[in-house]
Amino acid sequence: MTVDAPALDPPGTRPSGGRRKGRTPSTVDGRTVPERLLDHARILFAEKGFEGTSVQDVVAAAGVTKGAMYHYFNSKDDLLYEIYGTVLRMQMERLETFIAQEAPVEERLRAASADVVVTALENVESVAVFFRSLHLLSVDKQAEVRRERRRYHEAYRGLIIEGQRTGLFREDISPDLAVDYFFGCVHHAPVWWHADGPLSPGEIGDTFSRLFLDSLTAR
Amino acid sequence: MTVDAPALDPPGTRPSGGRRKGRTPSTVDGRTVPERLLDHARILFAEKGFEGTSVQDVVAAAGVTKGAMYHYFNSKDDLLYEIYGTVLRMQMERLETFIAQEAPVEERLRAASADVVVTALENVESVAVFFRSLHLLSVDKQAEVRRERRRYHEAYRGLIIEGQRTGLFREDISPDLAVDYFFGCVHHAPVWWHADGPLSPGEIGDTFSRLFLDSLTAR
Amino acid sequence: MTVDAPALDPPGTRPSGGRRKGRTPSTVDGRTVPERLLDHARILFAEKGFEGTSVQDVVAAAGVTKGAMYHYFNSKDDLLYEIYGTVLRMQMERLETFIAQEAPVEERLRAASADVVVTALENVESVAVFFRSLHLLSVDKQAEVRRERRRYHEAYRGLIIEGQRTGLFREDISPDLAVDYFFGCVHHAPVWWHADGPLSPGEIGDTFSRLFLDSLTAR
Amino acid sequence: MTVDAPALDPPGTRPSGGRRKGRTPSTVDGRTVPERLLDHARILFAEKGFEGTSVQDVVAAAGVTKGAMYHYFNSKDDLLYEIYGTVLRMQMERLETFIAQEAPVEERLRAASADVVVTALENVESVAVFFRSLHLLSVDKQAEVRRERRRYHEAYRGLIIEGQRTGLFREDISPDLAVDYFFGCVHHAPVWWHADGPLSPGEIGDTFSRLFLDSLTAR
DNA sequence: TATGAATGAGACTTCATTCAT
DNA sequence: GATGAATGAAGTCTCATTCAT
Repeated sequence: MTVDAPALDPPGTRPSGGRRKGRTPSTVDGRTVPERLLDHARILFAEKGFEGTSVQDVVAAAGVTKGAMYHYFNSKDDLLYEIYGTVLRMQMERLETFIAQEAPVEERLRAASADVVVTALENVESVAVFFRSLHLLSVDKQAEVRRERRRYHEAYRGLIIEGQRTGLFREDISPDLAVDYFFGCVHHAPVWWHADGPLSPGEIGDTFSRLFLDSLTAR
Repeated sequence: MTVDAPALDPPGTRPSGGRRKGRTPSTVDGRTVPERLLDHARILFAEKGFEGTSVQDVVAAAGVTKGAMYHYFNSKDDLLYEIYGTVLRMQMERLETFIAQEAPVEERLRAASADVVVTALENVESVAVFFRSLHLLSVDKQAEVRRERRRYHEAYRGLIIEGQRTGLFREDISPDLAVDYFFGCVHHAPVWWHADGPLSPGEIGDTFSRLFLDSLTAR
Repeated sequence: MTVDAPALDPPGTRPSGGRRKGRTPSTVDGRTVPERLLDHARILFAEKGFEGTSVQDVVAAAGVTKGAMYHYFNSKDDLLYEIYGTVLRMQMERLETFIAQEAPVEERLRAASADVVVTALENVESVAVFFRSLHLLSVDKQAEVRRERRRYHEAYRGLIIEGQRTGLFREDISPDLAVDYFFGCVHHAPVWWHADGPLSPGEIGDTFSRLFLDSLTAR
Repeated sequence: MTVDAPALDPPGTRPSGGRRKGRTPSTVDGRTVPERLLDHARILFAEKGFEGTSVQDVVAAAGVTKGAMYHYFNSKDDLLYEIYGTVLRMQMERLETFIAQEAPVEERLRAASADVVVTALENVESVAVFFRSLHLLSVDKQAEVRRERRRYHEAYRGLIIEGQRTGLFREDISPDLAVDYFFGCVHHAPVWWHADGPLSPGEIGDTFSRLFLDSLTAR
């Protein structure tokens, strides 16, 4: 990954379809060097912040050298970028599954909304890092990440529009604003939620999606 | 603030009930040196992030020297801490006003909710910096800030509990979780909102408070 | 000198006409920190090359810390740039003195030519560094240095043109090419000359200027 | 060149009188891997400097991998060393041809002098790299290169001495110094000359050799 | 009050080279 | 013959903070 990838693709994790030449990549417990680097980077960034974590911290945690890291990633930025990408891709895929289901739009929106809360909390580190540190990325990478997020926003908005067209949801609310309203509680959750607290991701997902759906169907 | 203040009090802005010896603090346009420092720090922190802004950047923008800054503030941290304090105090004061009003709890909560959206957007820089950079403060200062925010949370929660007790609001929702639900959209707004976009703070405040109240009174 | 100076002016050596505030700059044998840095940088760059000399080498030789160096210079580049500037300014001043003298053009050109050889050899380190390392400067600084050198070239060329106009020098040679011909031997001298060799700068200056003048007045 | 060659001999270009086992070296357009590496190294070193060019840059330009480069060359230094060798050998051969001609010494010196200017400009990249980067070579290789250059210097000097002995050239000039005088303009030409400028190598060679010969025959 | 010189630790990154395959 | 993963040392620069004046 010496060249900036256009897509959000974690290096070293691709199927690598083909001949393997040169020294065999080292693995620990079946995890490759770039995988281990991303794992530890995610944890450390969430713990101490992106700026508070040095490259040295990351490579020490992953048990490799700095040189190895720069063999797989162009920069410290790149680690952040890949972490974002992983979450973004996963959430997009899940959303598309919910959208495509056979069910009333109300039910599909409720399920998708609960699910995004759950996955945000199950990846609470990545999401926390995301909103704290996006502004530290290079301009190019910020733009790429925003583009991905925009696509997600629009897919989700489609459900709301569908609900309004079919008369299920109120129409006095801009669909865009409704999306921003709901994703506020999703993206802000990492600020107050703790894994060892009393509430499970599932419970929170239920509550938040219910509150949101009830406000859309009010009146 | 050479001496650690117990409360979040901006130095140089106090009624100045004390030592007034030696030279009068220099002012420009009636603004004192610490005021100018905080102003420019807030703008720069929002623009380039707390870590991306050097002390040199701040003092250059404010037209003073580093020595002057360290005369009024103990550290770069202190600037951030004071910026938080200003917003927190203001929002707390406004919330208390709404709580104390003579009106049905539904109306007081709706007004307070719309208002906090408006003031968050009118101080969009401070709020953005807040959630991006809180983790960069020293542990002590983080604790102090969280304490303040907790007091705010509890005051706001009081309105919800009052509404539930009087039968106005549904009771199947934990008041704490309801607060976190609503403040998600408030605190996340700086991520997507722009001052030169189509929606005014007032419009957004109306929409968000309506959606929230409708979900509380649903069923 | 936090801001790139438009002119080639060694920082910390300016008359500094005015109030002196803050800590007094430290000096050793009456030499300020930036002066010492430039002195040792020049010697080290000539000895080990610009790339072969680390910033650490320079500050250690000058007896200061890296931080101090970056207080006075923006970059390692800047050191090189200032070294060039010192030589360029000195040579330009000397050339202008020779041009302004009351004497036949033949005599003024001979004297100026001998002198530039002598000063090049007396500053053999700076000149050697100049031609080895100019390409390592930032594009902007390269352009500035070239501009200065161009001015020097044109001033010197003026003497040749004057000699051609008055019939003293042959006219079948382009003045520009004659300048490049002569400055070849000047700028190349640092490659082969050694201070402890048999020939003094003065002897070499005499020989080279004589050869050059004889070829201009030939036929 | 896995074994240190005593002479400056480009590897992979030898008549290949030896081991021809295993796979045939891959060629592109009839050029072997080491030839392609040297070609691109020369161009890149001239463009961005020896230090500014990484081994990765060179192998990427040549379309091979780092491993392949280290199969043919011991080090990055080696690339530079071979580039020098090519030019030095060629110029020595040409000089010997001119020396051996049947013609008056004045004519042979003029022809040799014009020719060395032309070949220096036709190999402007190599010559520029030579004088910029010689000091970056290992001490051993520097000594070897200097030895080669010394042989060239002495051969050329022989022509001047011959001219002085036969009474054609003035005798008040040290032959060594005369050589250094003339090779100044030769070696410095890459600093100011551009292939797309108004003057051809031939025109410059004529002018420079004429000026030099005229100064030797003056009086 | 205010200056700005000086510190010193640490950050990110580059790169020639080695080596198992 | 050739690959490319991995190393490890060094390099340039930034920056919050201190302190003599």
